[in-house]
Amino acid sequence: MAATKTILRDDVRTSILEASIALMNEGGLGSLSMREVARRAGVSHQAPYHYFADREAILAELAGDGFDRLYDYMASAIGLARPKMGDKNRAMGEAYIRFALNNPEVFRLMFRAEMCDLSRYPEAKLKADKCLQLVATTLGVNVDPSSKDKTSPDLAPVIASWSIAHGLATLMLEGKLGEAFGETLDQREAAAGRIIGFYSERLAK
Amino acid sequence: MAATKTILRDDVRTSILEASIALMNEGGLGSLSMREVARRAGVSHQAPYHYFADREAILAELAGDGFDRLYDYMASAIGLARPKMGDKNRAMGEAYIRFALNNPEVFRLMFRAEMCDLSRYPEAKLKADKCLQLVATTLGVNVDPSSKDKTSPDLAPVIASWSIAHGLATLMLEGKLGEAFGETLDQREAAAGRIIGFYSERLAK
DNA sequence: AGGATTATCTGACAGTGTCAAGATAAGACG
DNA sequence: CGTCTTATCTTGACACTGTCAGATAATCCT
Repeated sequence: MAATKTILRDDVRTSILEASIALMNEGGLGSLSMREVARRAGVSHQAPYHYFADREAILAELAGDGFDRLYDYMASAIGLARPKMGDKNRAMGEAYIRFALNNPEVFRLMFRAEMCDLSRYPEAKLKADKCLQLVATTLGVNVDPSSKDKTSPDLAPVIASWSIAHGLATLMLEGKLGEAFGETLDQREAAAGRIIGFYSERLAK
Repeated sequence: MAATKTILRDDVRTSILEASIALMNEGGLGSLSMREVARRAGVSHQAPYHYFADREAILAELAGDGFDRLYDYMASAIGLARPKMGDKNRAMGEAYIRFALNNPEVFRLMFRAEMCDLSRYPEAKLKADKCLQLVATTLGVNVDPSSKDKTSPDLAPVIASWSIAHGLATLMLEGKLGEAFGETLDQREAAAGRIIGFYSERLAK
């Protein structure tokens, strides 16, 4: 019956995705190969092509999941923060960085154009846009993602906030700030929070 | 004689590097393969290994050159700016982004840990540190790169400034801000300048 | 039961990085 | 001059990759 078929189909598909996630987290995106994924999922090296057009399609799916999780990180942080805008801004930035530090490989994947061209994967793109929307509305700005003018004064604080969180996350992730920022994840998160706070204070005027 | 030998040696080495740069700029880092480099340089597929231990060693050399050029971009921008700290900060950030937009592939290379582990290539690392030094001293902070404490209040503005420039550069480069930021390089640079300016005003108190 | 569709596998091809070993040539030294 | 060493570069091989094509098996529908 249809139910059984769907379950089985999802079964293989799911194990392919799980194997992909495991590989990505173990050895980085470079060691996520179609053949190794198939090996781990216990299927032939060609089976994944029945569910994903190519390697990039798998990456797009993982990236989409990543944006969903990033959204949850930020939404829950905003919910917990005091309703003052400055506090929310800081909480959101900290959540962004916490996500990046705790999910380094998927974060890289999400923000590298050559890994997966999101314009070719509308579902993943929607999830990405949802994150931007959250940032914008939290900062009290209405943004139409299809708008042609992203340089209006209204948008400057949004882009600036996003940029500082993203830049800090990236620099920490790639080790450009040295280990001196802290050994443990907690220490590094706290240090990032201090930088974000420094900026948030000045943004709030 | 020794001179001739050196010249010849540099000749092949140089053509290997030139082929690498050309490939990187044409098809991105993904299409920079040892074999294609060798093909372009007109040597056997194994010749490059005489000058570079492996693919990463070539990338490290290119990254080092990139840091040198980034330094020049920033130093010249600072020199042209009015001596006010806010102006210098803004000019430096704009130069950082201009470099990224005009040299996207080498910029990616420079800031991706898995591309080349700079700690294994001290010459390239020195050049990278020199850039950080320039940022710090321009903002009036003395930084010892080997210092253990990068979270002192003094350093917060340096990290924040670097982060916003780096984040904005990265997001633009990877197309996360959409094409709406401008079609031409000039438009995009100008838009970036506005964001950096927005931040610099508030940083300057 | 039989045809059609879906799911999966086996095999091949061109490409990769890089190890191993051979070839060539040039310089040093007696 | 002859030999020895070393730098330079080549050829060949191996294991790996992504993915196209075709064969095969399983399942569904009538």
